[in-house]
Amino acid sequence: MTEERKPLNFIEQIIEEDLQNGYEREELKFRFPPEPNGYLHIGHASSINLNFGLGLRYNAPVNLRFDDTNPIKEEQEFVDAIKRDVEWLGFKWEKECYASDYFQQLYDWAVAMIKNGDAYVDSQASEQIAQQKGTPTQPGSASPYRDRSVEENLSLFEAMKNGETAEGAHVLRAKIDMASSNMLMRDPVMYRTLHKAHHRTNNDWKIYPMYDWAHGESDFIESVSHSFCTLEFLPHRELYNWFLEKVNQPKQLQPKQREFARRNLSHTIVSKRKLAQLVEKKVVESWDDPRMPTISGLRRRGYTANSIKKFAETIGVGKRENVIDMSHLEFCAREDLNKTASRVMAVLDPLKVVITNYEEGAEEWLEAENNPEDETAGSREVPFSKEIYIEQADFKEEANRKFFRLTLGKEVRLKNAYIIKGESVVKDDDGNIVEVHCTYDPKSKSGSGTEESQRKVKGTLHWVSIPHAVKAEVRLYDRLFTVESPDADKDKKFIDFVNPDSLQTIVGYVEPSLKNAKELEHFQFQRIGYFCADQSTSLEKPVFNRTVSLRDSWVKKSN
RNA sequence: UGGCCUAUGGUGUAACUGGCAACACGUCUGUUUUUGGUACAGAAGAGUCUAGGUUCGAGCCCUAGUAGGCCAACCA
Repeated sequence: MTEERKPLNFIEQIIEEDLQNGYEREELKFRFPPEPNGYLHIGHASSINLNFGLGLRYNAPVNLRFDDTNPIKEEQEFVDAIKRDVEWLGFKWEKECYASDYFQQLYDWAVAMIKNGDAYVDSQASEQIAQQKGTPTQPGSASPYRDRSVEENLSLFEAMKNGETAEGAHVLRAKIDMASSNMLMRDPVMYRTLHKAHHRTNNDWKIYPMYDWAHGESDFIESVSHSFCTLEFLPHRELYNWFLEKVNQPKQLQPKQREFARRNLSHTIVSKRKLAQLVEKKVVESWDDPRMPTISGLRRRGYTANSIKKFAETIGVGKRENVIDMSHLEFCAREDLNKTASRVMAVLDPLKVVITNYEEGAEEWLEAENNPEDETAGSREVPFSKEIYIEQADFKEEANRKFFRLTLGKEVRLKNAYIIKGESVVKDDDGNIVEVHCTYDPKSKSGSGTEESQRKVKGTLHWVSIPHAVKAEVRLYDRLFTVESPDADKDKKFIDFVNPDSLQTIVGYVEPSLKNAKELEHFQFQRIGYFCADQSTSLEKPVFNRTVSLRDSWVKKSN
């Protein structure tokens, strides 16, 4: 038995090393810590997949922790949406945690730090404090309040806590090193005063901990062993450890922060702040607009949880700048949908075809396979009649032999039906083709087994019977931005690169079975692409969103 | 003028304690096909940012450059 060694990513290597250097397997614990200030996006999917994937791999618990230390930006709506998205992706968290649950503990620790001379209340304006921080190349200078007595610090901090001081009047700062080459170590702010209701603690607190003070300590409280975050937090690591050393008196397992590169997707943006702008400025309808790279947008667009997880898995984790091409995400969608989506027929740009030798008023129901990739998917019946729609693009009056579709004098197969031959066209006064007249070979019915039905014709077209056709709203989505990296331009803003044609809404004709499509049900409109019933779909008015088109080597060649 | 991080085909990742660069996407060819889809077979495409060094041997180690990124919010 050869053990196939799947290469480990650098995060897994860190864990393997720790395991060899004394960590117990049972001590492993991870967390996914979003701030509830927006919706989760494809970048978070990577982080979710990393943390929960590690949990699965090592059979270790993973907490879902809301990093809710800033009441100004956070809302319950986002908490709910985040939970929904993580669940939909198919992950189970061990505990649902909130940094706000630790406010009292954090406060007590802060008091202890003041007593130990590790923290002090600074009563300067924020501009003043900023100025004293110095610059990356010049050391900072001490605040005049840096050496306040413990008693004074204690009483001021308590006054802050009780809401007796104005917002901005005082902050609590850690006393570290104003000359550190790491700006974050120059006496970072631990608490600010905010007279603002919090979505969970309401008005209980008037002071709120800063990220650096809350995050590592939350990890510690939950006994998280490995705390993974994005690269921009790398300089925070030193502070993370400094705080933990102050708190971790009886030597317990100390959480370890490590950083990985955030994932960027081409032709879109992955920044909650900017995504929020798209919603606010009505560039898109909502956070779950199918053009958004949010988890909820992708879901509504028709991406499956599996395809998103597969995407996250195949791109892996790294530490360098990256822009992943959208085609990779699209591949993951097609790969999954190919195996699972029912094949149906829909005509999006109709051209009327009359089968002249087919009996007037007759109809027949033909058997159609639901999914050639899945034998258990069964079949259904689709109605056929004398008048049908095919795609405009599937007919040309005259064409070269590379054109495998309908043309005068040539035969094509109607999918699941008969072989037809183009005979003549009917044009309007302007010379536009309004009808194509064809004849069919009655013995060529699909699946009939006759010699005629076995004939090889080069092209196969999808179609819809006109008297049975159901009108449907079809939303064709394209990339949201016209350039690969909308937020990389020095002069222009990302919003200037919005693709004006990112949404095209049309009326299409679909086979009658689609009337009953359920919200989020996936289909392959044969020869066109994958579509998903929108949440607004109904019996009277079916609505479909295009997830992604089918791969099309013909388009490429003809261009 | 500082500190830290990163550098491998077009893109994203691999290459275990150094042993003649692999996988996926994308691109291009064919075969099969009642989807110009899928599946299958195959091809092109990097010699690993540069320059030195250590070594029998370097993408991996060392040194110095270069390029990009991060750091001066009472945001996370």
